[in-house]
Amino acid sequence: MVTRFAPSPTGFLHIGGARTALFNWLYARHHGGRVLLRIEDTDRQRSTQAAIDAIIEGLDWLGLDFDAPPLFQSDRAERHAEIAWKLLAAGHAYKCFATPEELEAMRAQQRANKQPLRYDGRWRDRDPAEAPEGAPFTIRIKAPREGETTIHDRVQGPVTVKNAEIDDYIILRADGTPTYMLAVVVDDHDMGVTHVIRGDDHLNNAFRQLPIIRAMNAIEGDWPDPVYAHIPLIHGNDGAKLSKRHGALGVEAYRDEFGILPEALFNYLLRLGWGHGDREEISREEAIALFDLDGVGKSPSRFDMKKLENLNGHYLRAADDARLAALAAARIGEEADVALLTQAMPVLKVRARNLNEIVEGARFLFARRPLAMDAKATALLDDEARAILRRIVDRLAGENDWTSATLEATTKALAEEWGLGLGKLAQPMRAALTGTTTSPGIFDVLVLLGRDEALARLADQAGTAA
RNA sequence: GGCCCCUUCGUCUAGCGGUCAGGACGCGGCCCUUUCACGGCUGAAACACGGGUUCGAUUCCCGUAGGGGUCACCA
Repeated sequence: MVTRFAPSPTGFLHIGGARTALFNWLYARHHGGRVLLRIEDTDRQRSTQAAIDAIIEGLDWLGLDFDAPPLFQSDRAERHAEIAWKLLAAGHAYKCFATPEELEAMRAQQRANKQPLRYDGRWRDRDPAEAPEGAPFTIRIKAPREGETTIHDRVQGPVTVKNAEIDDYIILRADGTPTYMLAVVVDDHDMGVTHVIRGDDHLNNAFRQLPIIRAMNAIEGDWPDPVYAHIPLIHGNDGAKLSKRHGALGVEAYRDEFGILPEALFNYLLRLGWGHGDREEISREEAIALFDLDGVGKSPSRFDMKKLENLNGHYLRAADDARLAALAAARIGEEADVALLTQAMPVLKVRARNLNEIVEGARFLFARRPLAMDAKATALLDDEARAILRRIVDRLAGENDWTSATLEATTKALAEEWGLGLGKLAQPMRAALTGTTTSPGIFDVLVLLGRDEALARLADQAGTAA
């Protein structure tokens, strides 16, 4: 079996496209088939190389690989046209000499009469000889008019449409170029695509594409109906189709702006529209083992950033420290110390939901003395707190075994000796060491900063020289 | 407007005739605790509505309402 992902490169790889790609990829991987990538760049006005790059990069980032180099639809115009002429020759298509203006007038009339908007077949049975000599024409598919067509969609179930609803649409333009409807069908056939998994905004298109497939099958044979699976769209928070206007973002925005890990987005997208019992955290391998079209729901879903971030937090905690350190360092810039970040990562990542929060949490590591105190830290450091800091510095200065366990033992002993709660010592220390009132465990902070730097920072706020 | 699709907590979902309608995110409380998180426990929170079918409907059928998609010489 063969599936395909066929984006049109008019923008980045948005979240909906990414999920369609994911489902196609998973389905093929699960069933031991192949997934192919086709760039539908026949709209040369809107297609850009930048978009093509962004899409390929986004897919790659998500770890979705394809079993052949991408196919560019624009390279295949000749082949598409060849099929159009073949359909024409066999009587499954016909020339239409109606001008765009004429067609627009027809639609206006239909609108005025509250009739369905569709080509009325005015050239379907007319003799081409009636057309003016050398007049431009398009080629239209001759779609069946009687009866009805039923698609047994793997997600939507059986869907039936009366053939009278499907008009004779254009397959080859007056300039000889193929339309999307033709190109898709021909490419899917030539690529050996057996399963068409795409957004359900294409459900209606399936009924339009089938006439071409069936006509070609009648002519040549070996043009079987594909298996269709139209997956519900992802909606924005307002419930409408996700589009650029609705703040649909490219996957790179999730990576760069929001600091999301690819495995988290992979997992989140998988669970959006697909479920498997109670399972929430699902690895790539498990996803391949578990995924099938049966688990795909029929109703549209909404994108929930909160849940994505929660999942991302899980993956952050499970991620390799050196890897996260490198990602964080790239965001911090010059002053970042990857080795130190790696060392700090275990305590940094448990309290972050995205890379931005890791960077935020790591800030104290690279701050320069004397540290700026934020409002809460300033409020905390009253005379009493500073007095306590002075006594702590005195005692810690004599500490030679600068390890978390020892520092904790020493500090707790001090607290007990002075009859104070540990918080009375820890909070002022935290403020002095980080400039804030929230941070990793204070003994971890002490060790991460190192003896000299830690003591100096404490002394800065104690108001004494170290 | 025509056609097509959809409808379980706010959100993602489990359910496939008989369940205290389950889980996750988010929200509240408690515990853990030097702060913030993590983690654990716990609470509030849903079958859109109306008819059928059936001993029995969240589940099957038909309507209604609401939402979405689609109707180009775009893809």
